[in-house]
Amino acid sequence: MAEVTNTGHEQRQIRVEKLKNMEAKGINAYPQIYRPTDTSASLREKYASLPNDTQIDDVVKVAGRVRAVRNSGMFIDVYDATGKIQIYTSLEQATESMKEMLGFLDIGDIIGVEGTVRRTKRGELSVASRQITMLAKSLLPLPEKFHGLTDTDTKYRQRYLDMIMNPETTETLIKRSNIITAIRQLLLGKGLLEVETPLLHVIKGGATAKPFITHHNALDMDLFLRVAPELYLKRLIVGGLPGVFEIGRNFRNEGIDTRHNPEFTMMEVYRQYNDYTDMMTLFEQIVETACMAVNGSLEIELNGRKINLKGPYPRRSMADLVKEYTGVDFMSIQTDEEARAAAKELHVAVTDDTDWGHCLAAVFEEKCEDHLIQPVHVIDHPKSISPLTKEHRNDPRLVERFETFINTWEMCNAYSELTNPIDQRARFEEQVKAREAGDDEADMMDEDFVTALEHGMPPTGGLGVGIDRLIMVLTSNPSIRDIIAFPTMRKK
RNA sequence: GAGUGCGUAGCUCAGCUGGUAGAGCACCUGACUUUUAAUCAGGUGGCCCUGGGUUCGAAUCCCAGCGCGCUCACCA
Repeated sequence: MAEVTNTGHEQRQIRVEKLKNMEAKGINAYPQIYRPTDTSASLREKYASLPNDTQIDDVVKVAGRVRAVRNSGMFIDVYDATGKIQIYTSLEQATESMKEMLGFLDIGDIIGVEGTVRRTKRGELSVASRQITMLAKSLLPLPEKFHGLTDTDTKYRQRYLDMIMNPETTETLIKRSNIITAIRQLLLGKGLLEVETPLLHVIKGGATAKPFITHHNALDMDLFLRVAPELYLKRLIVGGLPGVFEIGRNFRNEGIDTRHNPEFTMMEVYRQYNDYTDMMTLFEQIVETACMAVNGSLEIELNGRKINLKGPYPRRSMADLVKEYTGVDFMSIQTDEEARAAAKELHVAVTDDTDWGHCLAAVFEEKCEDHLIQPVHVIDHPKSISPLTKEHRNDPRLVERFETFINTWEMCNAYSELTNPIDQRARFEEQVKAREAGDDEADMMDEDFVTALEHGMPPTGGLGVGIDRLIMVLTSNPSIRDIIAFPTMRKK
């Protein structure tokens, strides 16, 4: 190597040269297979009682990524998914091919090592190498070992680097998977059927949200990426399935912040002959099960605050909470005009056509949500903000709905599902009016769904859980981008 | 979408009221069978995010743009 230069690009060049040299010597730097016999964890377990400065004859094969090289290759730190394995190489005993391989090694390479088990003088369990095999030559330098990778942009765009450098990132992603698995098993154990419904919707429905629009060429038809699976899952209930759930992606064309990603994971459950109170119990079980699966306890700490996830959670009506935090009793307010006046009195912005229900909801959002740290079911929402929910059995202004709040975040949304087709059509018509008045989040008329209801849907309880939010709570991550492996990023 | 902070070596960061850039790690050369962020000596490495402007002179000041963070708005 004549000239030695050292930009990132040139560090790569040096490694490419090594790769060429390896190939010239007939070494495949990207072999088809290598089968380790042990992991870092299995060795630590098996040889826990091996004394210092002792070597035994057991031959093992381990594999992982080179993270540090000390003493010209005498000590190499290799990491696999279970942790560190130190590789010890005695130059006196090393074969020529091993010495040659040491010369090719760089931090970041993935290698396999065959050797005997040894604990060094300093007490580090090691593999005394007999043979080192290149499993994947790394051509690019890793971030600095001590400070790691902190640049958020790089962490999100090159998540694999974040995972290599920051174990807690990997841990969070594993917890995410375990949470979803735990929830799935809980629901399957209750006899619910996991189903899949369309992501491409002809009509936007199931939630008040702005959709992404795409186009099908052969049909020459615009389609919406779903904002919610609700209307299809209910059709399956009409069809006679007693209970279904779906865990999958929803897409909403809205802002991005620490709690919102344009695509996010929603779980929805529908169960016949259930009402919203059954869904409250179900949600408590989901939270408890998921929390135990990853934390082993129901006490968690978030933003320095202790939160107890043990159910049952208190049930507080929206109007009741508004009364508690503002002193205003919306249930005693009869007209829209009075409701608007009450909202304005509380400095909550409303327009001249905001109705009683929207006023109540707006006041709740502004004045109450921030207080809801410990889990609480906020129940009995106003009818006008709930187009898919059955009227409350005791009050026609309300519906049988709840949203559970934890850490001020809305974690779920659940109803006694509206099954009356005449009522449903009227609610859709209200939505259409709102839509024509400029509310592009309002629902569209879904005739096909109304037709399904006209055939008869049994009383049904439904529950939608924001899985990402739940994972944020259960892993104590304040940003949704830290619990989604590949969050949506601007084009660079 | 608005406000605000940030953008300097592969990574983590310094860089004063303007005077053409520095450290640690990584990398290269050498020493050392000794280690745990190994150590020691020597070295390489920069479109200072991009484009304009002010100035004799800009990483630094001004304007615009791009990207990221945070807060707010919309929302789960």
